[in-house]
Amino acid sequence: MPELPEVETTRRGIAPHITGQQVSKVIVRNPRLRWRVPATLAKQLPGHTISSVERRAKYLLLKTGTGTVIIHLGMSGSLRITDATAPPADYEHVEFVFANGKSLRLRDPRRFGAVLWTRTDALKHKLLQKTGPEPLGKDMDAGYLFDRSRTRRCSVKEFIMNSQVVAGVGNIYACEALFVAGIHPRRAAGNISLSRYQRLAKAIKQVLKAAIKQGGTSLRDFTASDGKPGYFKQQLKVYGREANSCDECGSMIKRITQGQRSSFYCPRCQR
DNA sequence: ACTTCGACCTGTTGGC
DNA sequence: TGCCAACAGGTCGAAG
Repeated sequence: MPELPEVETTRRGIAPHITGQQVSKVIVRNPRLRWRVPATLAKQLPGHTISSVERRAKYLLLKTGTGTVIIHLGMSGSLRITDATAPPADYEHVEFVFANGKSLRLRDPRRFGAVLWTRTDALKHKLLQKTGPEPLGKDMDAGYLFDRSRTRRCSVKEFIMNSQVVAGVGNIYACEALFVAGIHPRRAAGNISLSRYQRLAKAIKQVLKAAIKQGGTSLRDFTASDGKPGYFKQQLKVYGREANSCDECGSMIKRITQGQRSSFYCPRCQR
């Protein structure tokens, strides 16, 4: 479920509910996420107020005066706001109870997600300090991708999915952006021209922005517990469309494996 | 510095 | 209907 647009949608969904709210309690029902949820979180966070909800890559940052909660949704994580009195649903491993009687709950069946706690600058945290620029930021442009790719022998798809190169480009949007840019996912990153990276940088931004815009729609009933990316799906040109025909040229969409992930592309439109 | 690959989990889907 | 294998929106970190 969570690609960057959904993490951003989640951020926008929860921010108004928890910003300025004081945490009264942290309940960790199962600390065994990707990394064990630190015991210091439940000890140190209560009594403090959320000053802002930010995002870096696919990590959400809940900032307070004394430290920052770092949350990652992994493959199956989602956050929702509930009444604190509501009985916990399955897989709701971590809950932040607020003084106003509401709760923020992380549900994550696969437990690839993470909840961490740092008392220093979150951006200097081990997980974030080497992270590449935000894909929607000004510094992520053709020149940047071109320069960073010169020494690389990996495919362009693996290149743009590398979080040290660009933050938060997931499998769906990597496939979609390459389609929009007309670049074959197997092309070697280091051999791609500046002008093609121009198209790719634009495509990444365009595709992510469009998806975030759609996410904004599902935002309305966010607290309902909300579900799947219903609308994105209709707009996907290649992802998950193996053996369907390409909207642009009618060729058969292909699927290959790269870096243990599925890639989808149109063999005619993408070279 | 870069690439490859295993690891972490559980739910869903599709074929037989 | 049941069973089993394949697969899923992520990405770190070790090893080569």
